[in-house]
Amino acid sequence: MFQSRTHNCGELRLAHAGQNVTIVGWLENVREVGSNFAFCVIRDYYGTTQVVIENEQMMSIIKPINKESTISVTGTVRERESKNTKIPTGEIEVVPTEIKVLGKCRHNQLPFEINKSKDADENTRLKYRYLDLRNPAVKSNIILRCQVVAELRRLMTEKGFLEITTPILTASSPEGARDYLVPARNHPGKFYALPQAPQQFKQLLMTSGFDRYFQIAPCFRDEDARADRTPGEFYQMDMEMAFASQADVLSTLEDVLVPVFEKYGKYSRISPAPFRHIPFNEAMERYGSDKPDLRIDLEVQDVTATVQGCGFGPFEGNCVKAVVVHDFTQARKWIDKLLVDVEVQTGNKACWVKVDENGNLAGGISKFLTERQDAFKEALGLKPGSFVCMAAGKKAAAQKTAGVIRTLLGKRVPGHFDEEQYAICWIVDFPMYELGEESGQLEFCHNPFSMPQGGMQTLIDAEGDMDKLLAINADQYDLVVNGYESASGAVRNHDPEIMVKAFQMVGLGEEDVKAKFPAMYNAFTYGAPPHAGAAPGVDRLIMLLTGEESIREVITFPMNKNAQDLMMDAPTPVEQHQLDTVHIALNIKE
RNA sequence: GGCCCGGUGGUGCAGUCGGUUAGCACGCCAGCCUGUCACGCUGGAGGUCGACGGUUCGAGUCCGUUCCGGGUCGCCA
Repeated sequence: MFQSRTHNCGELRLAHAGQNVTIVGWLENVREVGSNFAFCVIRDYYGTTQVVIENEQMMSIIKPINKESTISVTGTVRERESKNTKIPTGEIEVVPTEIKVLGKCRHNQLPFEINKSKDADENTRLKYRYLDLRNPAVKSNIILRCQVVAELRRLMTEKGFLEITTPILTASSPEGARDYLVPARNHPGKFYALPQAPQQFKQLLMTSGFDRYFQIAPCFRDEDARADRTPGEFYQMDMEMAFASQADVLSTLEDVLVPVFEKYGKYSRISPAPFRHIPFNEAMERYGSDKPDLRIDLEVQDVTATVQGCGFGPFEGNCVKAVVVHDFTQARKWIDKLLVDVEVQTGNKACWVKVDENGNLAGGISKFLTERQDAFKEALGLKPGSFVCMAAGKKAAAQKTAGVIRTLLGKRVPGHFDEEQYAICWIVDFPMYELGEESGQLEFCHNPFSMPQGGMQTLIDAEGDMDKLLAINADQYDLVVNGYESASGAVRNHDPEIMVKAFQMVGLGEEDVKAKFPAMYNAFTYGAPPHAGAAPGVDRLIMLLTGEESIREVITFPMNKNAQDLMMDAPTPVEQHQLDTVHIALNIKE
């Protein structure tokens, strides 16, 4: 029969000396230091404890046990002869009278060493995630995640928010990402979809008068992965407030997130609330990104006017953005690496020029600029030793490329990156509409649920005037932390007439609104409160708090880049009868 | 789907200009060691160098194709 532990592996201290105890855990290591003398390390969730073997009988028991087996050790706590100050239990050891194997590890060669699992091949880690998670350094991220989620719930509840769960099986939504579809057995040819976000449900809750809602909500999107984006599913702390303005939402999130960063963050320096507001257009112009890393002190400058007609092909007729670093000493090879990395990350080429010790432009594309070098140097405030990296293209592309240049230069040239802090800002005033890259037509910039600033009148004034339409902003906002988009939200459009008008601008009509968002459109005709909300991404928040660069490090059972669960072997084929039940015939193209 | 990087014993990595027995660390096995704690010492096992094809007297190394993984663009709040 299993005898319960009397203590865990993290709690025994000198004060316990002389007590008879039972501890249980994984056999982490055995150090033999004599013929019948050895030290074993037992590890459980709480810590590690040393067990000392000092006779032939115990040695014969411990010797055949593979590492990572679970064992139970009963014995006496004793003060160590030589103490280890590095671990909390380092002053004592357990002298066993009985050692039992609870769960034998049948493998004497593990796929990786538990304590070094973070270095192992990621495929192997994911396949053996249950072993990977035995590593305290891996486990700690998951523990922190649990604590942060509990804290978020506590703080939101304290502020009067109700946690309400919303359906996982719901209707496919025509906007945004690809849906995960679930065939409906009782409705041949019809499908449920997993929610991309509880967006419409939370807005319906507002019209029902729940006033303040939140949810640690799973969201499903069938899109490709990135280092900071898991494929398939992720979690948001979705929230919404009725009769609330943008300012109400921002201050609520500041109240909730600052304490979380303070308590659980890796860095102690945090931007004080209220966080700086940066309008979208200004962010694009100065940082070349709508999620600028404000720990970097460089900014993007515009040199379009100065370089027009210089003869360098890519500049002609294009917008040209520059990032300047003074006192630049890096070698040509370093610059080449920079240009390659910029191209990999943006798909666009960058070019460069330096100012030599005599104050003349040199290197890179300098020969195109020598004639006008004084104006060029004046415009950018250059001096001997300055380095200029430039990107050209249509405005948005040039800005975006310059933004990547800014980030790479900032992080690689010493003295421009103040890393150990949380630099937080709100990006506000996102445009309501944009021109579609392919279609050339007006499209919603983000989601169509946002209220245009100025409401109906703005839409009426701008109707038919493309420039005016493109200049309309929405009360839409992103929370940006160290260059990561960490939350996104908006003041919603709660007026069905303004909704219809907003849709008319992109060539859709009342019928389209009703067809795409029937529940919301109808609900809003019965008296809807003005409302606003946001959704911080839980996974990214944990990434920021732990300092991890891969989102897979903060997810308990992550999928790989190709949306496969290597441990469970998902997705898998299913039996023909299962397909028949849901009326699915496969049509797989080569 | 495009581009970039990678794939070498169980794990992590090195491998020069194409050259003879593919190195190192950790792990594993055996032996030694009574105060280790990243224990130490001695010895040992373990590799079709992702796969296929080509160039060559000779390929881990060069070329082509392909598979797998990561990053990135497209995509995505």
